[in-house]
Amino acid sequence: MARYNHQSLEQKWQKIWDENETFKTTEDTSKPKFYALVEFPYPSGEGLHVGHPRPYTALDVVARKRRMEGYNVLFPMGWDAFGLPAENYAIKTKIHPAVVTERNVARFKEQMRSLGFSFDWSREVNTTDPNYFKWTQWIFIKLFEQGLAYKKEMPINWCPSCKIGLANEEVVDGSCERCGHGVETRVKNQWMLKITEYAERLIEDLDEVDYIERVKIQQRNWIGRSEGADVSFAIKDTAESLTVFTTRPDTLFGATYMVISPEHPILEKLQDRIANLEVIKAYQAEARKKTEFERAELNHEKTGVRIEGLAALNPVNSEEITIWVSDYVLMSYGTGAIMAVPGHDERDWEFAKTFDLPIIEVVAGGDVTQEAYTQTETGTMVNSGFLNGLDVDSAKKKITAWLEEKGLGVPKVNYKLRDWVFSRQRYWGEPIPLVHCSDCGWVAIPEEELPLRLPQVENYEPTDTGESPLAKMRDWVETTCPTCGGYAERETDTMPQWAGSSWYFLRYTDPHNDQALASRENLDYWMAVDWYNGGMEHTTLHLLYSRFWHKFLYDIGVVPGTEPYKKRTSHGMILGENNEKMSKSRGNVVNPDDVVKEYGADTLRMYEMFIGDFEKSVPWSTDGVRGCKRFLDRVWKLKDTVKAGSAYSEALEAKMHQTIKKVSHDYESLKFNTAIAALMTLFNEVNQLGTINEAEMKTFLILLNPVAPHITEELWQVLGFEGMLHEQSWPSYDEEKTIAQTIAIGVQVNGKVRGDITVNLNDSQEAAREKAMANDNIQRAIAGKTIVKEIYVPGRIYNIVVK
RNA sequence: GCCGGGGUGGCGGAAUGGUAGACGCUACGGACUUAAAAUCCGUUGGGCUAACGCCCGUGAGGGUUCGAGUCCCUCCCCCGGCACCA
Repeated sequence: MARYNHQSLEQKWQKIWDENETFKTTEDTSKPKFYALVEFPYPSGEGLHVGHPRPYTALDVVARKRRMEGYNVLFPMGWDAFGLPAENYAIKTKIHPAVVTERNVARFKEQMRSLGFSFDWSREVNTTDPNYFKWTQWIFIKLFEQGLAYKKEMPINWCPSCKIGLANEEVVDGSCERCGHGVETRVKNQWMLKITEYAERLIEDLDEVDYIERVKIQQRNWIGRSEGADVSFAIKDTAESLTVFTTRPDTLFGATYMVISPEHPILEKLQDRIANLEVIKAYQAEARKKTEFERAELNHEKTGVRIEGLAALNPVNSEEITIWVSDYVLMSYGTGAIMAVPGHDERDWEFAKTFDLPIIEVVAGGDVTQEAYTQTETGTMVNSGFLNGLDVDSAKKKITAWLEEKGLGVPKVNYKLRDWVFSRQRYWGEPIPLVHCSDCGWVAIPEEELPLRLPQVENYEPTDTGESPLAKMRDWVETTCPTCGGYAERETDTMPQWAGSSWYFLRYTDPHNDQALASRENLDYWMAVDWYNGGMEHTTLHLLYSRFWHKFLYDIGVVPGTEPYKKRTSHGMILGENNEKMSKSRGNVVNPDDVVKEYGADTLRMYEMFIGDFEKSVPWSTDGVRGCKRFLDRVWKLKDTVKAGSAYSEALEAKMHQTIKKVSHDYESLKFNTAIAALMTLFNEVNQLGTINEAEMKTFLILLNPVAPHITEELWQVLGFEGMLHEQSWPSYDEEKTIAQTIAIGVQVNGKVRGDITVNLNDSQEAAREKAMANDNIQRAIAGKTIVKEIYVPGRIYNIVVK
């Protein structure tokens, strides 16, 4: 009896799959297609850690199952290889990032191969490959041509450690998402993408896709849609007016003052009329000094200055109200000005209390002298002229119509989502394919000149002034304007890492196409992605960005549908054995290579699927790995007990059908742990019986194959079964046969289990009762009591209610 | 503060309103061995009992039900997202 030698056996099958191109995908339209996608990694210098294989194995299981179900499956892998680590390494070692990247990719690929994933490696993509980023640049040019890419001088989030600007999405709790350093505000000239123009569709189309709910919620949250009205307040004795956005136009009669942001342009415009200009300027300077970090702190004590010399007129009653400047009003949201309704807004209430401003109650129901009353469900309008007596909803409608009629306001929808800061002042990214000409302005380079490659530089060091290392490459920078032929300079900022990943799933459908990012035929056949699994951390970054790009590509007729992914799921993190996040500094990193070597790829895969709820974080356990190895060892030994038989034996028939059903369903619903548990249960039963026949063994091997593809394929061969395992059909089950004919059920007395009986499924209640009553324990429990009621749920429970 | 998701043995975790703790790990006992490892067999929520059994038990407290981990109400705690967003 040969031992289970995982090392030789796994290598053997990986070689066979490789040589036979077993998992190579073609556009075979005779079969239904299934596009399974996992997020492609950044090939870091550290190599894979055991967290990576979790989602890969999960979708590999689904992909392998789908193939056996007759689908044409696309399950690709690639490299999101632009990014800071390779560049920082280049700064230190002077080795070109491309060289480092290549090395890292080779390592990652070897590690992935050793895990036996059924990726179609012929479709591998790499975002740093000029043949790839040519199309990233092409998409950027299209965005630019459609007016969706623009350069703007504006305050952005600046990470002084990474020395790059960050998109809003990359700032977490006031710190850089990548390195954790505190983020500062810097005014910079930046390329921006108008994702805000797609805000409404990005929310609305979530209804069409099958994403886990928390992803949808987070995206909606992030986009932050709110409905209200823009209302115009005239500034007394001037031709100017201040427009505010409010979600509570119903409270207009309670607006007792206005507040504008320190950056509001009216301050500049009307500075001649402002009596306390010096004080205002000092306040502005103070506000500017506040870093993001200071703002993130919950120090919400209200500060502000009254603008002397200006007053506004409330449009509903022409009452004169004061105007204030305060940093609690943000220039970047709404109009940068608000009407303050201290009676019904907590921030305004605090501000009013701080500066002793009038508070008027306009919605009855609370006590506005104590706190702002923000309830909108109940409450009636008071002190509000023609709105008096209405509920909040009706009042909103009435006032909005009134404002519109008078030309004082319009209904408005606002979003928290900001445009996407798209410039990075770094070397290792896609060059932005634009030149600046003093006559023609910003001009896209002609399509024939794509890809625009990175020049060789000597120093990768970014500058503190925020200029890209490319700026020093004068040979590269200086060029001619494609429009007028005059002198022009190239843009020296590069694209952020999120660029290449915003469309990579399209490239997989046709990765070698040099005429288009992918052929329309292939896009029509493969898109949309049927199942995309990835990390929650990408919900408001990659996932949102790529949905935006995809919608844009749809609008310009490049892709067939509006949404790139039909289904999105997410995996939990794998923590170190000490329950902390795995990291080098914590010294708790488990290297998959070691696990593969000692226990095998099948064991690693199986353990990662068995470890716990797929969607939750879970600590690694070496003992748990051993348990899975033990199981596979036992499965291996099973081969010596297999007996002839072309149909399930009577003893196992129901169990076989139950297991097929359970495993088939569980693989589809991310419940890999319970699928494996069901296989273990079946195995234990077989072990008890001491025998298994060929029909049962075949089914067992097929069900286990997606999780442990090597050992099952080997056993299939060793047992002399026909063909190769991966060519078999997924087993089917008969619902009727999943139901065991005889079953033990509990007998309860007053809801407490007092014993159990074995019943036949089609036993009548009479028959079941006879058995229940014959049970000594039941006899004792009901002795001397009166039976009030009996409930019999066939196959479940027999409950006797006594008094 | 708002919005999600949770709270079940020593641990990871199972349970269409129907025998709570499947499956795995750990621990303990036994077999095998000169011995250990590996392997195999058994026990493993707590308490009481010589035993048959009985009582308690799914964050806390109420409720609905013949029956609640599951449904309803109140509260506590943990994790994640958003957060001076008008």
